[in-house]
Order: sequence, then C-alpha cells, then structure tokens
Amino acid sequence: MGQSGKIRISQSELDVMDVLWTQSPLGASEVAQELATRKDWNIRTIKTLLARLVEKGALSTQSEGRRYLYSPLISKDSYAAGATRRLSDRLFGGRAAPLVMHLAKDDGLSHDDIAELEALLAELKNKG
Amino acid sequence: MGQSGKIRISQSELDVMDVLWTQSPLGASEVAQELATRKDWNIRTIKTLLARLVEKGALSTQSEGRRYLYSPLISKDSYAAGATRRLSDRLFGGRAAPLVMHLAKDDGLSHDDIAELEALLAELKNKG
DNA sequence: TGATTATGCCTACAAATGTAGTCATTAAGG
DNA sequence: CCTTAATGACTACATTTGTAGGCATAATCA
Repeated sequence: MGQSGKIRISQSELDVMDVLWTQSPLGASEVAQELATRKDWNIRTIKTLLARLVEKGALSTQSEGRRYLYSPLISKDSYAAGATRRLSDRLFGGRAAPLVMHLAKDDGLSHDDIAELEALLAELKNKG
Repeated sequence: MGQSGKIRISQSELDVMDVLWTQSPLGASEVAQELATRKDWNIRTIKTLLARLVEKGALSTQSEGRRYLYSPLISKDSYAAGATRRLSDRLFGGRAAPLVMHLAKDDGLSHDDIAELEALLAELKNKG
C-alpha cells in the first residue's frame, strides 16, 4: 500500500480527488469545470487544492504544453478502505456489525442493500 | 437529533469524548488520568479540549465545589451514526455493501462478525 | 498588435486544531 | 499561617484548512 497510508486528505481536497477519481488526467480548469456544478469555488481555490494534493503525494502531474495534467496517485478504493477502517477502529473497536447497524437506522439500508450484503456474506463464508 | 448534527468534533476532541462516553461526569483531572495511558498530553491541553467541547455544545458542565464536572451532551451512538453516514454518503454514495466489503478486506471480518451481520440482516428483513 | 485569458508560482489571511503557558484564586497539607 | 497543588479564565503560537489575490508569461481573440 505504499506511503498512501499516512496521507491526510481534507474535505475540500477530497472533492477535488473525487473528480480525478472519476476521470483523469485533467488540467486545473477541467477539474474546475467538473466541480462547478457542485461547488462555488474560484479557480484559484481549486489550483491551491491541486497544489496541496501534489505536495502531499496524493496526485501526480505530467506537463502538457505549458500546463499540468493531474492524476491520482492513490486510488479511491484504497483511500476508502483506509477511511473505513479508521472509522471502524475509532468508533466501533474494529467491529463491522455495529457500523452496519448504524447504517440501517433511519431506513439507511434498502432491500437491495440487504440482498447485496447477504450475497457478500455468503461469498465471504465460502472463501474464509 | 437536535443541534448535534452540526457539531464537528476533531480527532483530539474525540479522544476526550471517548473518556466521557465511557464514564461521566468527570472533572478535568480525572479525564486526564484516564487519558494518561493512551496519550501523552499535558493537563492544560486536556482542559483546552474540554473547554472547546463545551463551547461547541458537545459537553455540559455542572459545578462541583470550585471545579466543573463534564458530561456528554451528544451520545456516542448518535455521533457514530452521523460519522458513519457521512462516510458512507461521501465515499460510497450512501450504499452499505461497498463499505462492508472494505471492512472485509485484509481479514477485517471475523467469523463472529459475519455471523453477527447475518443475524442483523435477518432481523432487518423481518422488520422491513 | 494590443487587450483578454489561462496558467503556474508565490503570497495572504481567517478559522480550526494541536498543544500548551500565565495568572489569580482557592483548597489543602504541614 | 505559609507553601504547594489544583482549577478555571485567558492567552499563545505553529500547522492545517478554506478560500482566495497578485504577478509574470504565454496563448488567443479581435
């Protein structure tokens, strides 16, 4: 998993990562264009966030003419895995059931979700 | 859920909340004593965190002589529910299965966990 | 070909966070 | 009684985060 374990990505930075996880590489203005629907951010703000993410090692750059194209160095999957595990360890002593129980509250789990989880559990039992 | 929805609790603050979720009300020095095993924090640091948590509305105080006793105003459960849902929405579009899948990786789910989840799902199916 | 735009680099600045220090007061111990 | 320890109130200061602004340069449009 490399050094990705210790990188801290802030909320706003995560919004930028999301764009690049969906599509990459992209230049700053293209990232801005994607974000425009969701966020009311100045292009400079986005450039700052991009620069910070590069500095942190979360993004790589490649030159294209006189600009940079940005790509994720850590996958959404590995980031999500880390964040999930941190939450689970921090709040539930590493146990999954209470976590899912919380999701289930307030109609958080649909029938489809439940079916999907059952399939997942069945698969886990076969493997393990 | 009251106003607890908008309270942001930082990492260090959460360590303090954890102590008071386990036992409360407690005075500052008692909180410090509990934390001493895990954290190498000056008592002043803990007092600052307690004050910030009171300011944020996460803790209440009651006077006992010339000192304060602190108690959580938001339960661990409701905090955990909010944090879980935020993570789930943010990273998995609100769907539980991918989240559990991440927990399952790296032997994250024990046989007991799986059994517990199955029981939980069965229960949900009955209710829903 | 001069004004406008887009880019990268550097700088800014307030709020939040991590981590304490100072001070005045008071309770407690010798 | 005087010293010491504990407490709350206020202050401090570096780092991270949110959210840009300014400047020099290159590309582009009129």
